[in-house]
Amino acid sequence: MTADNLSRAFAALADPTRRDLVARLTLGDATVNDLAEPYDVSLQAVSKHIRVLQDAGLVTRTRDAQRRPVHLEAEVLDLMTGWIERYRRQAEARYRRLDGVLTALGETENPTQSTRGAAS
Amino acid sequence: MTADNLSRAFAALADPTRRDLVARLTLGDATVNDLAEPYDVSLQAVSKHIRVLQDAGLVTRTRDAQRRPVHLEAEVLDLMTGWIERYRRQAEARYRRLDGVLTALGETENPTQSTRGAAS
DNA sequence: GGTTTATTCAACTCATTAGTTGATCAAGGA
DNA sequence: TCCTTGATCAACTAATGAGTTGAATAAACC
Repeated sequence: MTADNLSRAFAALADPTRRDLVARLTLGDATVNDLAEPYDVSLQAVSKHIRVLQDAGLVTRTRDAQRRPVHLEAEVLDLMTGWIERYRRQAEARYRRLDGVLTALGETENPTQSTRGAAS
Repeated sequence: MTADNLSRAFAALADPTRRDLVARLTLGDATVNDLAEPYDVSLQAVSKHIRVLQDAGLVTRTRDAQRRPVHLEAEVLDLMTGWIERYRRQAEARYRRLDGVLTALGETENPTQSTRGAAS
């Protein structure tokens, strides 16, 4: 466990099977057996996927007799969109400023970063 | 290249160094040398990180003499938030329905998925 | 108590990834 | 033309990840 929360969350959703598990869990809690059914891999493999999602904070487990239902936790999804949207907005704001500069002409607006590519 | 766009994008942002590169690129285009400067790894390592971002469609390269400025492409970020928000909303909608069911009592609302954990 | 069901653990393989160093290439500047 | 700069390629190592099978655990069920 060397990676931070955000890293684990992105890594977890980098796998199509795990994204599908998350998608299905939005429809309701489910057991490992339920979840494993549609896939062409072993139960153990799905169990490991769920463990990865759990370590990323994307799901939690409860207990119901010998079953351990998986429950989706949406907070980490918010954390991820939070990160992405922050820089998405920052990039957009910069494009707008750059537009202004190009309209007004001849001003360097960020001396610590190269703007050669964008300015050319 | 077996993974789809979304998988590559999530995998790309699973690395803290690459997230930092993306964050810095929101401030403007930059060369590999510029980008590599703050990190304690070789130039080649940063070059590889940029290649991963490029394969994920998160950045593009232009040409300026012997430099190859890196430019952030925000579209894939939108694709990612699109995926996350879709299921975020779906989960939220289900919670609201479930609230209604619990208030009204005694109805199974999704027979294909186990609801044991949530209903208990 | 013995069996079935649900799930995990352990040990292993195979592929991928992040990092390294050294060599190479491509474009300008002297 | 030669040298410098900017960046990539090639080959390698060490660590991680996804999958496998077989054994173990734990809670019902009979």
